[in-house]
Amino acid sequence: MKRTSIKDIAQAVGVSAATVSIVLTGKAKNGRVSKEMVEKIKVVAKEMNYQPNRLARSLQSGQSQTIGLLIADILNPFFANLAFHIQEEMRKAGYAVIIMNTDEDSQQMEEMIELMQCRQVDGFIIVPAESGEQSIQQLVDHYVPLVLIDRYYPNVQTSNVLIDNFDASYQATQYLIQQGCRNIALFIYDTRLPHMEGRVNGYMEAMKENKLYDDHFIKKISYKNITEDICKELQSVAEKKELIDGIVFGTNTIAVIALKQLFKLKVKVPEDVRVVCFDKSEVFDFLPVPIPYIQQPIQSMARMASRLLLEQLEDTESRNGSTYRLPAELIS
Amino acid sequence: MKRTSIKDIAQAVGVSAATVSIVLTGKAKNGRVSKEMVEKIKVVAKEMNYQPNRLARSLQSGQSQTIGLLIADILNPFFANLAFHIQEEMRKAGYAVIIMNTDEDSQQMEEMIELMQCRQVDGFIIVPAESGEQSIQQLVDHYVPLVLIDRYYPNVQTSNVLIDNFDASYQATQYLIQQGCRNIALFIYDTRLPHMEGRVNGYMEAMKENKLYDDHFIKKISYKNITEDICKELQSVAEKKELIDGIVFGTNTIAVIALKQLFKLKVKVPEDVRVVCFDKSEVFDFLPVPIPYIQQPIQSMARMASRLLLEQLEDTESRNGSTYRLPAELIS
DNA sequence: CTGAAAGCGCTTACAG
DNA sequence: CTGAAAGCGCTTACAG
Repeated sequence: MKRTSIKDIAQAVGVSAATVSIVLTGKAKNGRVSKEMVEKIKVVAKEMNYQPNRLARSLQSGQSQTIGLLIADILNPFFANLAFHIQEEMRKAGYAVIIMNTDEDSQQMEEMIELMQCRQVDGFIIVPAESGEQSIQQLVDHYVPLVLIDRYYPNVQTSNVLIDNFDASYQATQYLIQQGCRNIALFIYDTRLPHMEGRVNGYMEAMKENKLYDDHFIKKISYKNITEDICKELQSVAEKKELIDGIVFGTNTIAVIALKQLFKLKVKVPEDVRVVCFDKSEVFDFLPVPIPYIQQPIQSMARMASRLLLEQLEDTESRNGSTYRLPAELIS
Repeated sequence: MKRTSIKDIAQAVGVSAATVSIVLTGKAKNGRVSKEMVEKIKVVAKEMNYQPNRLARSLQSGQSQTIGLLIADILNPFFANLAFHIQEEMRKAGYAVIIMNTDEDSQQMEEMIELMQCRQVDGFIIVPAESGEQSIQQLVDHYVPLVLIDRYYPNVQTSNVLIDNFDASYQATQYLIQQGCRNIALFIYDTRLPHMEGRVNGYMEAMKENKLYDDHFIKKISYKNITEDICKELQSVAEKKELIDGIVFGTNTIAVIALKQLFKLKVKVPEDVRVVCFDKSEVFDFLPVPIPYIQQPIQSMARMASRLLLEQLEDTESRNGSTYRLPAELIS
């Protein structure tokens, strides 16, 4: 029942616990311990099926080899994928990942950060929720290794991994314009988070350049009432109350709900209205035409965030606070 | 930088660390510590922003308040959902969850179990991979709190949370028969895992009862070559080499890939072929008719598994080894 | 009512 | 080449 400890081995071999520890952690270089002893200890350790207690090691070393990952919405495939890849990257580097879901709630985010700190996580990768500046600023103030991903707070100096939201959205809008659309709406979350603002600005820039901009084209969707808000907006599109011939959907989730609704309302894509989405979705394969979309490089984002965190973890000097903007590509 | 420890508080207040510990863990009942002292310690702890080091507590208590969750395929929404709900349930009970993805590989499953044991997880919830009996048997032999979910090994005595696969599949097949189908295929993973066998048997039973059974109707799909295998089978359906008027798709993933392929091949559902799927998918909303499906009660499964694990965690006597089969409902 | 001591399992100087 | 000791931060008997 009880797991064998370093003491048990020490006793069995007839040496001190310290010697066992030195051997088993591979610190027995340059003849610190005789070859025969090293062999013997290793053999006995295997025989007794020794597995080190990482907790004890962590307490001693101050490193838990565990990081916390806070995701805003784990049921969104984009984030689920991100979590999956981060987990893989960190596992390769010897870290375990504790994932929690903040559900876009800064209050929960704060609680979860505290929870994870009690568990002595060595660092964080966080998809921050709106209005959570304070908790993140605290981490920064305490030099906690930290990378924000997908979003960031402009007033908090952190390392960030983002896509170029402005450019992505600009591309998406330009594409619709090139396809002949003139009345192009943007469906976007009603949030102050700057990654969404980047998407708004990219859209606006493209519209303005082409003298097509009008602010009533920007449809703010609330995260809480997402389905209702989208349906309401699309209803008026379907009823031609408002002339819309193109839509940029600002997120994955918005796009899928909207496409579903358009399908129900028998609004034809792209005949009646052209669209561009963020992120690929499985549902695209069930539409008669390919749906153009902005491809976020999920795996690169995960890899980059992991790399940045590992750098901070390994080199306590490297509090760079640099922002990486990965390009997102329009697939059409 | 350094976090404040119980010692720091003890020093600040002028008492021993033991007293602080007793107060902060709420063990200061029945006048063990004077009221004033309790107050003072609490105030100072708050002032110094004390957060207990759970690692140290865990080392002492032997309980990490962390469980390991091993999922077979985290990118499958069914499992992602399951993971999400388990996380929530366990969090409510004060446990953190470390999730890892075995990718249906028993070798990886074994490694990950070991990894998690080094981290002193208190128990496991596992979606076991094929041919992983040994590692699970070892956990059982060592009385490690453990619940298997979605699948189980008939020869290993564990607590299991399953759906009634036989009945689900029986219902699905009966439904197609009632709809007038006579040549009904089953698309199912080629695996010895008994939850899949349950689905095969339920199908067979329904077919045999109606004298429709023929073993060439059972289409084995390999997990590795899932897309190719499905396409091949559907190709022959489309070309009417084989007369098939109904298909039961044995899993979520198979269903979505197959529906996509049917759509491409312009095979009409349900005119050319009727189908029943396992689990709802977002893509159903893009088909002109509702798709009947077996609804697995994901949240109940998560809740039940968490409950069973918590029982084992709290009461070391309760190694019941009971199997819970939750009903799955046909939604049509 | 409170404190000193031992211990959870490990690692890291230090002494011999 | 090897061992004794101290300590990571906490908790739990035990003594007073």
